[in-house]
Amino acid sequence: MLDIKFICENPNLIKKACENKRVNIDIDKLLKLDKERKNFIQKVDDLKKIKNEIAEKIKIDFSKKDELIKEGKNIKEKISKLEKELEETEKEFNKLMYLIPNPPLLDVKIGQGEKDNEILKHVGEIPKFNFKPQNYIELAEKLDLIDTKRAAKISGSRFGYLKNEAALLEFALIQFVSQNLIKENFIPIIPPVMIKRHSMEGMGYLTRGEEEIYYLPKDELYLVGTSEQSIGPMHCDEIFKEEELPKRYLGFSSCFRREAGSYGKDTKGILRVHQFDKLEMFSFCKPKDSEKEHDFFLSIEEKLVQLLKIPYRVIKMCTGDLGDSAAKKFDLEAWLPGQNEFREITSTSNCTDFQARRLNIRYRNKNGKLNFVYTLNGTAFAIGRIIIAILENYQQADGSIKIPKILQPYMGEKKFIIHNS
RNA sequence: GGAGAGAUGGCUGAGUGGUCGAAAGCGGCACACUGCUAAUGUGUUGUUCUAGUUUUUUGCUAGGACCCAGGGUUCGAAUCCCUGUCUCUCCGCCA
Repeated sequence: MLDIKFICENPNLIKKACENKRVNIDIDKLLKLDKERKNFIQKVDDLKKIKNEIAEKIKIDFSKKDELIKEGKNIKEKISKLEKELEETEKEFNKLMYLIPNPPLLDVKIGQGEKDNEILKHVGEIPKFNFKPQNYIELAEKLDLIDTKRAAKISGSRFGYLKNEAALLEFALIQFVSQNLIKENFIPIIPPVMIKRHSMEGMGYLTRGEEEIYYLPKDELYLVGTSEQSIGPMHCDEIFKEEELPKRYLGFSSCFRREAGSYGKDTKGILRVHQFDKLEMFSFCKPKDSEKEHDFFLSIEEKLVQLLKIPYRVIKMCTGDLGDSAAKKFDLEAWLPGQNEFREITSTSNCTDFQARRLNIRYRNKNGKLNFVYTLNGTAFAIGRIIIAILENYQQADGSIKIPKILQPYMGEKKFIIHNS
């Protein structure tokens, strides 16, 4: 959500921002509704003043009691009538307010979508194989690491069992990431994966794309698509002290996505599944630190992938490819030799005060003034996808897979994943 | 699942129809005092909306709202009634 005062003062800027994000919304209608809304508030407040005065008079002067009660009843009726109109206007106003996306930061390239995203850099040598590299699905099948066939029997399409070393790799990755991030003041956290509507809304996920989210109607709970949705609302209606910021969390959770809009895309394997585990970074910080914090998140994502020695590139998303909440976003794409292409493995967004406004998360600065915090999120590891990248990049000529050196301490005796006959 | 108790400012906690935006204490802030640390004294201390005002901000003035949330009763609600949410205690069930 944005500040209505800011919208009133800069309507053209907002119109442009919506256009750049490819969101169609009638800002003039919003401004008109705002005027109406304020007008009603003024009228209601004036009547309430009279109401209060009458109540005061009755207390003091008993002689005119009957007359005053009559007057009070009259005012009460007028108020309730006006309040109804105010409520209607406000409802419509709020609906529009929630539809306005977070304007992109100024350094974000204006563009339509994927094709306009900027590739910022390539890091790591693309490995040369003296044999034809296999894709992870073939590898995983031969080594008995991923079972999507049985998963289909149990749960349907887009599910998978991680088995054997794949399961151990997940445990190793969790250890590896948490050991690294605790050093950077991240508070490790395992959040609830079922959340209430208010939380989902506050994080900006229900405005569009409700189709993508699992919902349990009997309990009125949503399944998180990322632990961000569960971590952000933790501090809803709270006030941070300035010195508490940045407040960083490292969340680990299963994530659930309906993948409603991706029929036919990546249908095999576990690249795109309804359920996967993810380590997620989240930060509440001061507005002026947010760019720094965002770069910091990106640097962590890079460092983790670098430590695994997986080649990747950094993508800066254009305006058209940003979600509602993000003002700026970077993706990391890992090189997958078996598929001969880069695929997204992490994503980090600066959501400025967009989520904080909806959730009412503020901090008190040294002068005692209250401000909204900025929120940032970033994938540390989407575990399934990292496993895919490891399998493909670390495959050997004999069909075995070497365990990345940095993970070996967390894998027991295992140095290789070897065919399981 | 059954029975009961509760939700008040940054915190503890008083308040059962008008004198309450709310006692008291703690904490915070300011000032004073005292070699230092510390102690003491005095004062001050919530949020938010609307309008006006200031060149803008800080602010100021007037008014509205806020004592878990939403409804209701009443001229008037923190206080009474209803619904919901959450927390706690006891019993039952259970990973």
